[in-house]
Amino acid sequence: MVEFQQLTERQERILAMVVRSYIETGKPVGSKALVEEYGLDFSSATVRNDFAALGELGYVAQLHTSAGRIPTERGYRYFVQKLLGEFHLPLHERQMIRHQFHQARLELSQWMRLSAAILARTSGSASFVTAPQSRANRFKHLQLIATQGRLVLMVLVLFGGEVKQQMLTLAEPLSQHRLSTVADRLNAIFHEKDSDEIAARLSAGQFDTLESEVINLVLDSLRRADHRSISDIYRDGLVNILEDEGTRHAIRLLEERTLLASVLTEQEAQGGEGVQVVIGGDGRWEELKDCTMILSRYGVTESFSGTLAVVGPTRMPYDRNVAAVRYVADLMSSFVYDYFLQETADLPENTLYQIEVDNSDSIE
Amino acid sequence: MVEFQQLTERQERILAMVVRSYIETGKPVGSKALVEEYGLDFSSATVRNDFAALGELGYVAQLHTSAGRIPTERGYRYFVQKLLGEFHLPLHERQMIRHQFHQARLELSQWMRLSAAILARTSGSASFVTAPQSRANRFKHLQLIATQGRLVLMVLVLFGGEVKQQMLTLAEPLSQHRLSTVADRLNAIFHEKDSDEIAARLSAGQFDTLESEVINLVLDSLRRADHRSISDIYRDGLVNILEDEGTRHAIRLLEERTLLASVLTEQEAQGGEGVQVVIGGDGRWEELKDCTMILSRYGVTESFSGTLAVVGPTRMPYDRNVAAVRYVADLMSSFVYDYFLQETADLPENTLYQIEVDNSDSIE
DNA sequence: GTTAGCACTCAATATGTTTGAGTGCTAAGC
DNA sequence: GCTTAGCACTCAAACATATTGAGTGCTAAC
Repeated sequence: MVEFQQLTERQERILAMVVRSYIETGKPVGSKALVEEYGLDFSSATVRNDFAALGELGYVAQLHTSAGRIPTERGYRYFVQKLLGEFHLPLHERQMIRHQFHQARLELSQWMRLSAAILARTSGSASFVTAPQSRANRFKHLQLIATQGRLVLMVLVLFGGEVKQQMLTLAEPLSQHRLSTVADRLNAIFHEKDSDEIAARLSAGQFDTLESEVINLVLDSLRRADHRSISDIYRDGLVNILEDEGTRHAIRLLEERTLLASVLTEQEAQGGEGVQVVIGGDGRWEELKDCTMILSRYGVTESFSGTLAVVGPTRMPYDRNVAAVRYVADLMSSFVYDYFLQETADLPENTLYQIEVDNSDSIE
Repeated sequence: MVEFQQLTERQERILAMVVRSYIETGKPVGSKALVEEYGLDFSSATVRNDFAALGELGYVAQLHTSAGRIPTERGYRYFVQKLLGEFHLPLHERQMIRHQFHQARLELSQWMRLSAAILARTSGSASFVTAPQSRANRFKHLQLIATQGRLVLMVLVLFGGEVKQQMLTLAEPLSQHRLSTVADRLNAIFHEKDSDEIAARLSAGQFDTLESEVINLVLDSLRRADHRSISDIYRDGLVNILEDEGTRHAIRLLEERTLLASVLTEQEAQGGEGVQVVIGGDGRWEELKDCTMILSRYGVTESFSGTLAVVGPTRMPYDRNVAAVRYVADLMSSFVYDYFLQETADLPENTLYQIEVDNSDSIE
């Protein structure tokens, strides 16, 4: 977290006004206009002096010498970190959001899609939601379903509720009965095991060709799941950021999963708790140059969590959008916890579950 | 299909040259420039006369009286319908595409994602692929998996290889054993049944509360699947159409599934076989005003098929893009057929399987 | 039917002018 | 010593006015 030089109280007020006014109108704000608009008890000349000071410190800038001031990225950061009050979405909006969630089927993908839609709509920006992923995935249940001839559909259910499916081709056709027997045997052996344990037993124990093949597929899936590549992403509100030249190229980030993955990984590595605001890509990501990304992890930290975010122009309503991200993340966290994760409390390894639910906000 | 007035051979040549040149350069083409560029054996004045004729018939237009000609939508349509030769992607590109498909895991979602990526890359436009859907879905296999407490994960496999999953909350906790028994019983009763038959048996036969609840969920899923709402869409290459003002608003179409669904339904209703080219939205869809959508169904007609398409500016390389869409659609059709559908040949109702595979193209 | 010739058109570009919001600076005021 | 009124100065944006040149339509000759 960057340290900022101390500003006088008046300078802070002025900075906040510049930010708010610029966010609202999109036009550079001049000293005189500012005094008039907010009915200030000091003159425009005073404002000009403070402008000069703020400009010196890099919080505001002007497009050309005779233009009004606009906030710099640094200015936005100061604003977000120090001047942003506690803000909550209006009650009726929160109720509507909850309502929509309760309407939805009990399906993670539905919730994710819904979250993305809600974030996009309430923020007027783009949004994305990545599927929650476990750090250490565990085998729960395997099912082999005979399809035509030598083709078999394997359905693998992990602890955490994730379901993986994959086809495999056998050397020779087998009956559903035989397949079920194989599946049952493996289910008994590998229940609650993670990929390492399964790999160990595979090399130790004796399995026939079919069994080994299936186990290898299972291992594949588990490892892929462990590997934290982003498989499912739900996006929404791309239209919202189309018109703005500066924001448009952020779509590249949203579209290329590898790019998004690297950004999220890095951000996660250095980022703290709760809702985070990345302004102008923090100089690290070209794609986010004129954009702000407000993101939050959701789910259960360290064991089963995903990311959810709003992406829009630097010039966005921060209070509202931060509140929206926090609210939706909290809701998702509690849903994920309630419906997918309580079971894992049985596992010995994971003792601490840190649920990031801000009760003050999520109860009404 | 619209009837076009007959053009002289030279007029057709000129129209084709205007279209090709404009597609390449993006600039209105003048009579003199055309003669020089293509080394024509008639003069610019002759071209001007034909320009006038073509303009009269609405195939070309000019932005202002003293500007060169650009093709109208009508001009593009004539070009696509009559002047577009047989074109195939270069061998190495086809090989690369095949290679990528064979690299991918045997998973429908993988293939769809890959198709979208390939279409986007080879066309330089946006693309989308909708999941293939059955007209009449049939129950294949049901699995109930105990989760924490009263929560149960239901996994439903349909003929055609689709897998639906859904959570349900029981009135009281049940053991995995009990759940498996229930699942097995339902599997025996409902194997190969469609939603109507299941509904009939539900109202006729006697089922306990749990069974009824599960059956209702199954019915829900089946009906939703029957209902042809687009559930899964894979998009790619949105970045490609960002820069162009005219094309940009097509993103709205790609993003709003309901919108896309209505367009596809209508197009399907009136559209013919094979690859279809919709230019400028055919005056029916505002969102496609300055865009061209090249689309094709893939899969097995009338029983399990989806749509795949390229969306880009009207000014796009038609030959290449049509070839790309056809090639990918053919590949997908054969994959879907091989891996998901041969089993359904057992079903008595569906006798005719029309596979839209153009062998001349897909064998190398 | 085709072509050379020519006057005409008009977007694009460059150049000049005006306007006004906004600035920095200075000197006076609290 | 901070605040303020006053004033000359700046510069993008808006508007007006030439200049240019690719391209046209038309006509008369081939």
